[in-house]
Amino acid sequence: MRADAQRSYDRILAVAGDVFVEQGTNASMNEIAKRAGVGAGTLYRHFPDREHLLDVLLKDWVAQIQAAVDQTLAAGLPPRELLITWFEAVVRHISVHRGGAARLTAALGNTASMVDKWQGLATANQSVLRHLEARGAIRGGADTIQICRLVGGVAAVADAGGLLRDDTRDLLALIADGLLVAPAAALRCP
Amino acid sequence: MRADAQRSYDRILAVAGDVFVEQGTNASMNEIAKRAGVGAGTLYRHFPDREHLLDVLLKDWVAQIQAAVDQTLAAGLPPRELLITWFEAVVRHISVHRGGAARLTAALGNTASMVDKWQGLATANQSVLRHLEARGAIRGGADTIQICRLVGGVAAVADAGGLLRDDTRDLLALIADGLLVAPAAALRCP
DNA sequence: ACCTGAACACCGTTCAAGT
DNA sequence: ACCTGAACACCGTTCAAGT
Repeated sequence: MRADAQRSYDRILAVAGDVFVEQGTNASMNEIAKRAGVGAGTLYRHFPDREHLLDVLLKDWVAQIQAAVDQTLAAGLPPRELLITWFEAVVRHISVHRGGAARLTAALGNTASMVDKWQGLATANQSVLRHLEARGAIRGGADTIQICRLVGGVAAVADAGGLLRDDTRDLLALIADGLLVAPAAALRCP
Repeated sequence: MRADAQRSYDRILAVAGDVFVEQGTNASMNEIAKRAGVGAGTLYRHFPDREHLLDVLLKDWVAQIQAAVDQTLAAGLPPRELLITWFEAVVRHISVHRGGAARLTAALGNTASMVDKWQGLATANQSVLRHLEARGAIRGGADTIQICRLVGGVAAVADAGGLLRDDTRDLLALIADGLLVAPAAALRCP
């Protein structure tokens, strides 16, 4: 890639990130080009359409998730808190620009397209699950993709509905309780 | 309302329902007007913008939920199956046009706007919960709105990601297990 | 090879002119 | 009172002309 091309590419990506956070996923492409100081044609030379632009941005964000999972595991929390904290990290990471959560969750498990985009999320989630399984803290029957879908659904709802942090946390806690052997609320055992 | 106005109104609503199901929530307004056999101005006279059109359509669909709840309760299913069947009915009802689930779920609990749109859904869900509570089948701690949000999140994901019926059911089962006193999978009791 | 920006097709929305 | 449809502003996308 020639130096000027690289420069255009980087500027477009940086500006697009800002604009999508500000105005949502439907922001004007022409404005992105203008703000990046490039012609409209340059934008389309590097990113054939809006989808490509969003995909590249989202891939960046999802890559950061692996760092988040290590950090979460190292905190040494009890199972329920660990799970909820991890879910919150996921929601935060995939909600970086409005509409992003819905987009990523829609691609989840879709082997045909953009495998690597959600693969990172799935493996990160997997390692949290394994950690909890090793401690016998989790019931069987739910696989990683399903859990990612549920959490992604919460992220999409929180994103679209402008949910408060506490409300989002409550939803994630409900999911966590469905997965754990010993949920917070008392169980009536025979 | 004059007779010709009523006629325009009805035709627009009917055609819009079809077009939104076919092409999703972003379908062209001009095409809706053309297919309905009215001028563009007539469409905007009755529905100031796309939101109004979608709101009226969604309200219609949500109204049908009350019928669904009565039918579900009358089936006499055991708690887990009842809950899952009900959740499936909700997903089916709020997913009538692409993007509809996300839209409704975003408005959920938002007292400022469109209260009556989701109110019907919330009260219907409430009556299912009460039915299960009376049988001691449900753990405390989750209120109606939260559950509607979770189910709405699943609906949005299923809608956007083109999930199969069985995959959707699995997600709803996970939510149900989080709510029930005695989930399907074996619990290890002390 | 890469960039520019005018140009094209299309879309949401408006409004003067009609009945 | 209601409807029509040309018109306007805007947007995604393309492409001939430049360096």
